[in-house]
Amino acid sequence: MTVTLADVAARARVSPATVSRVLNGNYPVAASTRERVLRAVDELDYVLNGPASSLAAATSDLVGILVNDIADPFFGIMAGAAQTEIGGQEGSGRAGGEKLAVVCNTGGSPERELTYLTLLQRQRAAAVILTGGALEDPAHIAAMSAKLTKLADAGTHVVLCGRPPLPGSSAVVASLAFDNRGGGRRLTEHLLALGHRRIGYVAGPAERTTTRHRLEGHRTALAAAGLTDDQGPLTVHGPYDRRSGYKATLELLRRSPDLTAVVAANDTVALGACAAVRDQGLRIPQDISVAGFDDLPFSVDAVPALTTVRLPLHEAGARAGRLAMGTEAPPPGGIATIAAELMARASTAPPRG
Amino acid sequence: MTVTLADVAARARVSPATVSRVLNGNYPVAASTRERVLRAVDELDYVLNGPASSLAAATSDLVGILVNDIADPFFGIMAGAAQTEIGGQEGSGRAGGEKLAVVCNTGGSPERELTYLTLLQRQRAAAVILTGGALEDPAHIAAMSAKLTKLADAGTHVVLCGRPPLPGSSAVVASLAFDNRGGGRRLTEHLLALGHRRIGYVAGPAERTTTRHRLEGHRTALAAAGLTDDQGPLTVHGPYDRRSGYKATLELLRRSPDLTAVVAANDTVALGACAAVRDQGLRIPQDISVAGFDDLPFSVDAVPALTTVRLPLHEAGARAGRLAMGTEAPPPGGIATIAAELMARASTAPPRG
DNA sequence: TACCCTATAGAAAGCGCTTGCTACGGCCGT
DNA sequence: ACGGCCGTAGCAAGCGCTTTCTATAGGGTA
Repeated sequence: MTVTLADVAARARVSPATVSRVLNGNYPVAASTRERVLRAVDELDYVLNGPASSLAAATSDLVGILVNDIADPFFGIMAGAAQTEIGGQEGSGRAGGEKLAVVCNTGGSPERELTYLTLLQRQRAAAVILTGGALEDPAHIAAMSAKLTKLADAGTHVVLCGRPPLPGSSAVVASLAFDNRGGGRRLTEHLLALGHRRIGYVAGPAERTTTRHRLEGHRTALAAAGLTDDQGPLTVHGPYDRRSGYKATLELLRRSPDLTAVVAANDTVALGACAAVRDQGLRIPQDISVAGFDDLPFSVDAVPALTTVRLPLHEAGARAGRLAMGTEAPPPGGIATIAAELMARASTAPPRG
Repeated sequence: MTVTLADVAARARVSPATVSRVLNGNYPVAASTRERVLRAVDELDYVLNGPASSLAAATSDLVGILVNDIADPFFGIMAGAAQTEIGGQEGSGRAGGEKLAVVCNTGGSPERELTYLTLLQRQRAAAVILTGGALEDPAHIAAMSAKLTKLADAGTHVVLCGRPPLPGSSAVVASLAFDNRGGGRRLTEHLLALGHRRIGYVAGPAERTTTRHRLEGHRTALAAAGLTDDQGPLTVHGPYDRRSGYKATLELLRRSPDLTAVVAANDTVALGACAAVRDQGLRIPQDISVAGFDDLPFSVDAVPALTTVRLPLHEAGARAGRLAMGTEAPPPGGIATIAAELMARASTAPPRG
C-alpha cells in the first residue's frame, strides 16, 4: 500500500488536517509542528495523492498546452517557453506553485483538439493554452467556443497564443495574436522593392487563420503595387511541411516559368521550395528568390540564409505561460498583437535581367 | 455547479452505479438502460470528474512522456508518434481507451526530470515514457531508479525510448535503445573509407549516454583503422544545438587546420558546423566533409544534403506508445536495440588531394 | 483575579466516483 | 410447479484529501 496523509499524521503525532495544512502552507501552523510533519513526510517518502487532492479541493494543478504539431519547432519553442514559465519556478521545495504543465498534440485535427479539451476539462485543468492558428470551420468554431466557455465557467484559465481571439467567446483570459498579416505584407513588399513582379505563393492549409492572414498580407502588398493577377495560378495550398513546399514549387514553376520569386507559408515549407528550385537547376537567389516565415532556428543556416519574418515565439510562449498562471496582467481588452519583423537575408535578391 | 453523475442518474431514472457502469462499459447493462443513460449524458452535457474517478478507481488515464527538449524535432517526432498511439484510437465515443497522453519538457535538467516524475506519480499516471539519452551521474541514476521503482510499484508502466536500460531497475516494462554506438561506428567507417584520416568530432554534453555511445562508436572505428590520436584535440563537447556546432567547429579548425572532416553529435549540431565551415571560406564537401546523426527531416534539404545516420524515431515512438499502453508485448528481456542506418549523402566526399 | 481574544490543532463532513455485495425478477431444468 | 440461476440494477462503503467549524491553551487587559 502507498503511504497516505494519515500515515504521515500518525508518525508526526498530529491530525491529518494539520499535515494537509503544512503541505499546502495556507494556514498558520507552529514552526515546531511544521518541522515534525515535514520530517515525517521525508522519512515516509510520502507523495500526495493528486486525484484525492483535486477532488477535495475542486481544482487541479494540471495546465494543458495544445499544439498542432509537436514535431514542428514552431510549436515546440512556444510550448517549451510556456512550460518553463509554469513549472520552473518555486524552488523552495513544496508550496503552491507546483503545476504540471503538459503539452497535447492535436496533429491539426479538430476532433482531437476537442477531445483534448474534454480530457482537460475532465481533469479540471487549472489552465489551457491554445497555440497556433485555428481552423475556420464555423461548426468547429462554435464547438470550440462552447467548450472554452464551459472550461472558463469551471475556473480554467484559457489563453490563446499565436491564435486570433475567438469571436463569440469572452471566456478567454487573453489572446496573443501574431501579426501574420503585417508580416506577410512586409515580406512581399520587400520582394516588390527588389523588383519582383511574378511572385509565387505556397500557402498553408486553406482553412486555417494563419494561412489566410499571411496570404492576405501578401495580397495587400501586391494590390498596393497594382498587381492583381495573383488570385489563381500563382498560389498553391498545402500542409505546413517540406514535401508540400517541394511539390507546390515544382507546380508553380511549371505553371509560370517566368516566376522570379517564391514565398512560402513558413520556413519548413520554404526549405522544400528551395530544394525544388535547385532540383530544377535554378540558383537561389540569382534565378529565383525564396522566402519563408517564422524564422525558426535553422533558417539562418540554410544555404543561402533564408529571408523570412521573425516571430518572437519564445517570448510569446513565455508570456502565455505567465498569463495562464495569472502571474502577468492580461493586456487591455485581453488582446495583444505581437509584431512580426522582416529578416532580409541572402535567399532574396533582385530578379535576373 | 457542474453536472455530476448523480444528476445524470436522476435524469435517466437509474442509480449512479448504473451510470458509472454504462460509462465504463465494464459491467452488463441492458441495452435500453444504456441508451437512456447515454441520452441523459448527452442532454446534460455531462463530463466525468477525472479526479473523483481516479481516486475511486485508484488509477488514472494520464500517460506522461518526458523529453529533454521539446523544441527539438528529435523528441517531437518520438513524442508525437507515441501520443498518437496512445490517444488516437478507440473511435467509438466512450469506452476505456481514452487516455490523456501529455509531454513534459525537462530541458535536460535532472531536477526537472525528477520533479516531473513526482508530479506524474502524484497523478497516479498509468504510464510514463522516458525519451532520449540519460544523464550518467551516479546520484541521479540512483534517484531515478528509486523513483521508477516506486512508480512501477504503484502500477505505472515505465517505458524507455531511445535510452539505454537502467542498470539497477527491473521496474521498467521495456527499453528501446538506439544503436548509437553502431551508427557512430558506421558513420566514421564511411569517412575512413572515403580516405579521411583527420576527423574532428563535435560531441554532445559529456555526461549523457547518447553522447558517450556515439563517441565510442566513432573511436571504435578509428581504432580499427589504426588511428589513435583522436583522444584530445580532435573532440569538442557542447550542447546539442547549432551554436555549439558552430563554435566547436571553428575551434576544431583552428586547432587542426589539416582537418578534412567533421562529425557532429547530431544533425542540428551539424548544421552549425556547416555554417562555420562555410564562414571559413571552405567548401563542403570538397574542402571539408560534414556528417550528422538522426536524419531529421531537414537534413535532406541541407545544402549539400547531409550525410547522417537515420534513426527510426517515428517507429520507435509509436512502439514505445504501444508498450506503455500494453498493446504490444515487450521484447524478450524487455530490451530491444533499434538499428541505425547510415545515410551517405552529398556532404561527405573524399578529402582533397 | 476573572475574562476575552488570538494562535493553533482536531473532528468530521463531504468532494464525485467505483465496486463488492445484495436484491429481485423471470427462465430453465426436472 | 418449484428451486435455483442468470441477468440486471441498487445500496452503501469507501478512495485520500480539504476545509469548516469547534476546542483548547496561553497571554493580555481591566
